[in-house]
Amino acid sequence: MISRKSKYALRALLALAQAPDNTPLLIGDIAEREAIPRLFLEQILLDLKRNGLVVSRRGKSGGYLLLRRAETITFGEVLRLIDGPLAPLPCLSKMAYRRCADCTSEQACLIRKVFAEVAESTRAILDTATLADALAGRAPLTGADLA
Amino acid sequence: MISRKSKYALRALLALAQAPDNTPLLIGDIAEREAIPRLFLEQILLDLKRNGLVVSRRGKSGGYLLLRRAETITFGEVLRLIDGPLAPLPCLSKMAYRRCADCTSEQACLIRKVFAEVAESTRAILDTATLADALAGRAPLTGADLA
DNA sequence: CTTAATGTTGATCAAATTAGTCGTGTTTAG
DNA sequence: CTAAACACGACTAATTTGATCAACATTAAG
Repeated sequence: MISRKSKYALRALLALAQAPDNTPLLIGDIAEREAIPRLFLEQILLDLKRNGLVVSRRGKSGGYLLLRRAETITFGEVLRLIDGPLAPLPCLSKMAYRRCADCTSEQACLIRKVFAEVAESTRAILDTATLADALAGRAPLTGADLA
Repeated sequence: MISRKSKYALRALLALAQAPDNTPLLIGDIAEREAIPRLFLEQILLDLKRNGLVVSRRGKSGGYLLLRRAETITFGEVLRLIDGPLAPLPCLSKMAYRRCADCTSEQACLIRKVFAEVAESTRAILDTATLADALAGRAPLTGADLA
């Protein structure tokens, strides 16, 4: 399960991606439209801003704008930012590898091989699916693409 | 990330699957061999027993045995048992569907389609990979199998 | 230059989940 | 009988999740 926070982040980004160019959206409007607790959304948008996905304008007629094009923002990037590594085991994360504390040999680890397949296939999907894809309703990848 | 508990459960089951037929393994031996906290492992094995994956014998010369054949126990089954639904969103779980509280229309949900792909592909792997596969070091599924 | 609308920040909090631990059983082979 | 095993419910500590709050900084419009 992904966290609620990631889900909110993705929905907020999709809302921004749909806004007319250079029209900032208000936190409050996004919160209402997407049914996200307003104060929580503030935090999330700040995270996204610190990571260069969005920009904000302060003061009257301020709000949030998508900084990068919707075609360049993947689900994987957003999820890693909010939830941390996608991999099912720490020793399978490419971006944030950590040795499993209790594992004597990664080579010999019997469960690792199975989860490596899972990690590869979810990466293939999530690092390919962009906000633009989601807006277009396009299926991100079919099994055939993974071959 | 899967929970430590699930990882322990899988490793314990693999240990049992490797034991000579009708030789019960002691909790303590599994715990030591797999570097699992002993008291925690007791709990986990009880869960597995209640769900019919293993049996135990009490008293002197007791211990645990695999109840079903290693070919019939999938990673997916074990993970669902311990961690709950595999699906990344509650509304995508086949075994434990729950409506997303904040979602107005599942049809229109833009993030759902992407995660539906993820759900399908991880199910394809985890519901296919058995303990026997893991012992054989066999790769569970390649991308090509998903097409 | 005032003011109202907006985002900013760090702290704090409650609930749930995770990862264990403990004590006191009960069962059974020898 | 008894030592070696599993059984089981309650308990606890640490972490993560999902927020909420108060006080503040910036800006456009009038």
